[in-house]
Amino acid sequence: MKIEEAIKQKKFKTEYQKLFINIIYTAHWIDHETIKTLKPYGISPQQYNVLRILKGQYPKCISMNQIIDRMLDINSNASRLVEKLKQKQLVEREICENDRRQVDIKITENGLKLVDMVQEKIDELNNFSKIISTTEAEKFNQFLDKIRV
Amino acid sequence: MKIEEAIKQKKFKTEYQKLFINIIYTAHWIDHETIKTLKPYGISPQQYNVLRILKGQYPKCISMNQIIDRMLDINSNASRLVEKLKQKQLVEREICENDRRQVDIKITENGLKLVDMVQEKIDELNNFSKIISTTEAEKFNQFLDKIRV
DNA sequence: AAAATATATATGTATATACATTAACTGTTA
DNA sequence: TAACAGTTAATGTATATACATATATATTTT
Repeated sequence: MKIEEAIKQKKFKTEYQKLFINIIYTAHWIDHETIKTLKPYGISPQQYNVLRILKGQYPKCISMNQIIDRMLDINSNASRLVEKLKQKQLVEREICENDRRQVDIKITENGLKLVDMVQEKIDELNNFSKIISTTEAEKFNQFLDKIRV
Repeated sequence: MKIEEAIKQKKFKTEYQKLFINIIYTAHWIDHETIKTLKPYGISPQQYNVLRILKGQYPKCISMNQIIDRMLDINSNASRLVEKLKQKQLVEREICENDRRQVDIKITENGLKLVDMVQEKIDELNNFSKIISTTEAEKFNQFLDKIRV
């Protein structure tokens, strides 16, 4: 559906303004789709994001700071997210002996299983191969990288 | 900055997955920039979005339902947002006499002034003319429109 | 080594969001 | 016209987020 219909706005100042708004609108749309996909598994998109990061490091641990560095949402409260995941026994957390300020966080077997189950469904959302070519996707990636000054 | 550096992830399964993640990450980035821009004016991005919608209708009123239809975030609680804006005297709200279930909402003079002041600064965020051509922006818009099934 | 500074994480708090439910009103149908 | 269904908006509640502050530990400076 065209963005004009989606938000019932016929005109935009420029094609650039339209693109700006389209990016925001589409990201919200993606977020809602992701929420729906994850709901049966009892986790939020942010929690999924943390699990994916932890899976990427498995079987190594990773510190809270490193998680924050890798997260899609710059401002999210990693500490509380990890606490939620721990309550669900999807991650383990222990104080780092070399630097007692730090905590070492690691995904559990349960966590790994959950990510594996979910990942497939999430990846369906990004199967753009029928819509654009790899070359175009590359261009779009370059563009997005450039607008974040 | 490249998305690989931004979230410290070297590899992606496909260029499409990278694009998917890039869209989410960039939208969050935009959101944070917008929050910073709006902060001095005491409103949130969602509240700004409502004000812009109302400005587009000015001097006509618009119902709560119509606001929801036009919002960028599908699930936002327009009713409470409008209440916040009313408290700041940026909008007026009154029950529609033709259909007493409905409310007519209208931006105030103060609201209009605020949007005018802010709009300029927000629009700086979407000045992509140095990064891509209008034709390319059109292509991206078409792509985004297509991924929202 | 004590004091000051820096770093890693956690917590407090106000506000926002997701989602279900409720309340008020309108329109339709039996 | 009474009962029912449909629509519009508001509210309740649990959870999430933004942002400031606190706590614990490590490092640097004097």
